[in-house]
Amino acid sequence: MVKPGVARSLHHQVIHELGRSIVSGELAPGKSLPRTDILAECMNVSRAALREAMKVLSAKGLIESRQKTGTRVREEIHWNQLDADVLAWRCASMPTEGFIDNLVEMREIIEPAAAVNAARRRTDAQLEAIEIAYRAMAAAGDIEAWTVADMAFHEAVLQATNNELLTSLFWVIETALSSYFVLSASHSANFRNALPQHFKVYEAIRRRKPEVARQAMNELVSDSRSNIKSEQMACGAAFHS
Amino acid sequence: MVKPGVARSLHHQVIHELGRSIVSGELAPGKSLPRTDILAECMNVSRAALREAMKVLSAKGLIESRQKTGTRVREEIHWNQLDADVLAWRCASMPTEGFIDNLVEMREIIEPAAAVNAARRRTDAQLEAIEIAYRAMAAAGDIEAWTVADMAFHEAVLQATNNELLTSLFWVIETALSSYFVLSASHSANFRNALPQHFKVYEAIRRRKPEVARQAMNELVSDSRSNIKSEQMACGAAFHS
DNA sequence: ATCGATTATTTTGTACGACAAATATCCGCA
DNA sequence: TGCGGATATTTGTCGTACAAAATAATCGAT
Repeated sequence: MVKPGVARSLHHQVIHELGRSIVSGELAPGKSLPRTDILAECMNVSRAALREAMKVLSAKGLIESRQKTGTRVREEIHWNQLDADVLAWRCASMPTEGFIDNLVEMREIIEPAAAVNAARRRTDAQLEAIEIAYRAMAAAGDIEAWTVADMAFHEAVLQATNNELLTSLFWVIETALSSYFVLSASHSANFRNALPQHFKVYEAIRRRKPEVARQAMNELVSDSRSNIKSEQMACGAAFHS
Repeated sequence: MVKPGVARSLHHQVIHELGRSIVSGELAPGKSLPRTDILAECMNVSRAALREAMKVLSAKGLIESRQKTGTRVREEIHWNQLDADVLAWRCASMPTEGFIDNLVEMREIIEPAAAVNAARRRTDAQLEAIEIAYRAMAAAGDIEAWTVADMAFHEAVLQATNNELLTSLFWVIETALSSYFVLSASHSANFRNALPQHFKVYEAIRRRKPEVARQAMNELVSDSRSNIKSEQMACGAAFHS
């Protein structure tokens, strides 16, 4: 997961091609892939390049190779659901709306928890990073600048938790979500509505009040959820027109 | 991440060897690896096998290869922290106690959130699975049986959230944690103390009371944390004796 | 005729060697 | 001194050949 969209090296292309096919359900679990030499010829790559791609997919839990038996697609249970590529392939393949809900749900779990820990353990430097991001939000004139600053704010809060795992999870989820909502034009008029709520979060973290921070962040992501919901409905309406 | 410990195929061995070296800090970020042919000879494998391993490590975000420049270890920020292998390597390499705290913290975030969603969305079949696990805990005579049933209980709760991402995250964290605490002999006398608390969780999920479930699960993992803390201290004491 | 061990076959795993592509470095030139 | 192209170095890709493993078939013995 380096360059989204089009891959540059050959085996990257193969990884994406096969990965997308599997995650989208085109290649159903349990199904056997052709022999490596056949498949390689079929995709116009060498067996070596194909194998390199298959090792990666294997590491992501998507396929399993055994001698004589061949290579087969593994059950969804074994997939590395939190892998950035797997998530991206899911997002790219018209997922069920339930999956998007799951993503949103993850954010709603992560962010308040992050606010708690940031309020507990933030350093002064980390607080300053949050404050800078907040000021950038307050100063933002258009929605572009505001989106960037908003992202920086949430990133700074996550950083302040001093928990790499939580930060990593946040990025994975956020990247997946951002592939849906380009968070641009829509409600460009009232984008500043969330500013006071952000201040509450900042203030709670500054004053080292974990529970206050949790509550503030909770309201923030809840508002965000309802925004997404309405946006989703609008999008769906446009889609079916 | 299929077989923990010793790998069977050659490139699996290479993956583990290099992965462990990197995550443990033996190979510092920014450092360049030898040329592929040199490194291959050095490890007594073919260049093809080495490359397959490197592609996997590259997919995990541990290394980055570019033509002419060579291959170098990437900054910790880019690592897939939630990858099962990366976590396992971390756990295996005498991690800082802060990292274990991070793992525990993740569990404390995940489980109460899972209880909430289980209480909201569980099906009758999922509730039954939780009940069966609870009864197995109640009937457990020794700590072995209790540990198995306990795991089944928590797994059932996670399943009841109907959120694959959350379930996947739970497994990753739990697997990493279990590599530390073999949860065996210690406090074998009072292992049943947590039973009533588990019942509260079950009951809240049965009655579809999200907030009650959260609170109950919260207390459960808090107790677990203090147990781990004491165990850790005992372990550390034994270690320095 | 059935069971068991042995052999055959198929598929991935590993190895080696050669060339293509990219790119940092160096050198010559204006 | 600055610039552009030649050059060298390193990964990327390819083809072939053989090894290892695991299933399927075969043969023999009871």
